Amino acid sequence: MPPTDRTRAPRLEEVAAVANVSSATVSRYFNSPGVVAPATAQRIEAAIAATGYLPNLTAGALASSRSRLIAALVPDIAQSIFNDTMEAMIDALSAEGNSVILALTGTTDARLVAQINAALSRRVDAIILTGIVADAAIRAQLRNSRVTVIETWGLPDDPIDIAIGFSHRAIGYALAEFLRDRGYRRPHMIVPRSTRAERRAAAFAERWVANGGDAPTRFEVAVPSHFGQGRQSYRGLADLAVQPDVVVCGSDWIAQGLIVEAQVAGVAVPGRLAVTGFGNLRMAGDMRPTITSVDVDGTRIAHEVNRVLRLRAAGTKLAERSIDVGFRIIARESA
Amino acid sequence: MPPTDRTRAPRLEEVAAVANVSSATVSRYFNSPGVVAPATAQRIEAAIAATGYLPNLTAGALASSRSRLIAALVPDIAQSIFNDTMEAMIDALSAEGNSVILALTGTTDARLVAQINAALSRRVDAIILTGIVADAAIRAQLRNSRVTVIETWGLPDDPIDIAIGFSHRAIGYALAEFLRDRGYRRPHMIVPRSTRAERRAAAFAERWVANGGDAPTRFEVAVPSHFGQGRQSYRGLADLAVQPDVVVCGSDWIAQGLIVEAQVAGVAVPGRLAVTGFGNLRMAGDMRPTITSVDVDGTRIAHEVNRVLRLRAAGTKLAERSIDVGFRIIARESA
DNA sequence: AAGATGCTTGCAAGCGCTTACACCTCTGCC
DNA sequence: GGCAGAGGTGTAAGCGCTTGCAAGCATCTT
Repeated sequence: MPPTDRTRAPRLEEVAAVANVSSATVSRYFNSPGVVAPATAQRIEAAIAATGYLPNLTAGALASSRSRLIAALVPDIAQSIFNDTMEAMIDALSAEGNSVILALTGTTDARLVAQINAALSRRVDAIILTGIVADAAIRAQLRNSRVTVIETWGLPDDPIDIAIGFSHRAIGYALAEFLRDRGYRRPHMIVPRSTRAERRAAAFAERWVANGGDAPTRFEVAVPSHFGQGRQSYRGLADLAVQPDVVVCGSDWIAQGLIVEAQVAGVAVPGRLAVTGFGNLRMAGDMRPTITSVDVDGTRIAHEVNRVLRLRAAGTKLAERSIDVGFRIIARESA
Repeated sequence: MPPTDRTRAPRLEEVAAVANVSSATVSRYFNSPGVVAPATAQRIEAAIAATGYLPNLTAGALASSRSRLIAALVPDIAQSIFNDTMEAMIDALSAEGNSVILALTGTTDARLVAQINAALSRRVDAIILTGIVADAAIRAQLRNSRVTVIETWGLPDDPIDIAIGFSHRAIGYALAEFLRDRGYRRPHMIVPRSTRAERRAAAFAERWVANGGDAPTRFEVAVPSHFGQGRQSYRGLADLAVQPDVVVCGSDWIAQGLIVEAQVAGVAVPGRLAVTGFGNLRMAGDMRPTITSVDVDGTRIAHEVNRVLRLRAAGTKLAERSIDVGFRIIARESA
């Protein structure tokens, strides 16, 4: 048995020496467990325990050019509608032995590019984009980089590589139908200035008008959207020429803020004013009144991401470039 | 000029060939910019641009045994009070060329251990723990691992390595004084079942009683805490023998839920019932009424983390093991 | 009985960088 | 003019792992 040198971490070779095999075999034990003979595996296990060995994934990544590192790029996490999905994704990915590098892109393309380059420098196995990347140059760079790129939440017409998500347009249409069916006639929209929210809003308006309604009025708000915008938006309603009977909010936070302000003003929700949100945050089901919202299945997205990554790792060609996980309108008390 | 081989990423050596220097010099250009001659640097820059070179940080990490990878372990992100701090931390760290691996530990020690091992296998430069790790065995493992460990938010009596945060006990004391000074007499606490929240609650009760008050009543709620718990807790108040005049909530979400439910029940906040929160989320300042809360400066924590890491990287011994960034009670309308 | 086959394992050549050390060229100085 | 010292650069030996190739051996097959 080699002297237990406490100054540096044990290496594969030391484990191998203890188990009386070559380091290649120990490496196989980790990476292709089926290959080593059961008796050998047992000796290796004992040796690992004896040495307290922890694989050096950096060295492994260099040798195999597979880093098991996934970069997840997201605008922010302090107040992000993506957090549920992100959490599910991190859980799912780390369960398979990957680590997730979380990178914040903010709302500027410059930061996005910086984070993409950082991810590329790490030789990540995949870059996961959440939201929509509009800039053509960035899309081109990503496409040329040959790294797996998964766009989530949106479903672009021409994905960079693979897209897993839902159609914001379809949501806009569905909401328009839903509210018309419920008898509302004068919708007003609160639209965060993000490509995604704008797409939903445009689709909503389009369908609303197509169904014979008047073009909905709208306020725009900054991203990330938050509670305060809802309160403020409610107050803005007073200036509208025609008072809405339902407010379609770009996020559940906006909806919540709007409801609180309406209630303080003595306006019953949904009695005198109905409200819908987006994202189906946990709070939406707990609010008083509970908030009608659009649910996106983050766990499903996470599973699909995992599946795609597994197939890619195995070298399988993927059939689809777009995977639609759908959405559901959750009808609750507020509309 | 070497043929632009489109099938693999350019290596340092190719840049070196184009710039007509050795690869060691290009490496120095990246890692110790001051060392290479200005004229050489210019040639290298041109070569980098010409080849479209992106450093391979994995190889660099192996060679230098410095990964520039930081693991941030956090219970969750979907509904986490740590998110503001995490965001500031990720921003600050990536500005210095680090990447942050976000690992979710949930509420069980088993997951924590798994994530610690994963981080250790990546040979991260540091592990950042958010919250308090209570288990002695885990603390010992971490201490033996020789990796930089930064505990944030809490200030343990005996940090594993370095702690950056504030004293939950001090917050409990301060809140007790604050509410007594404001004239409240019958506080009730909503306490999330986390070591941190319990520490604040215990300190609050201790000081309250020391000041001559009756021992405060309390409800416990699961973590992560959320809006719904606030609503539910408000309803629970009815069963109390003596009705509180102020509810001290373990998070701003709980406070918000409680306020909404009180208002729906026609109870004026703070008129008939005062409320305090914790965390000073953006929403706390936007809520109606605005919520009195405890602010923790996440940006300050992030800066300190960065400073510590920089010093460690430079090999400097740190003077302090605990860095107290303090806290502030933000007095607003709700209490 | 000889060759074919399949299962395990070892050998050794990398993976793309970093860095200690040595070397060379200039300056500045006595 | 010779020498010390500083500034730049190159050489080459790793960093700790993976994996193609080949060899050894036991089991089949004909």
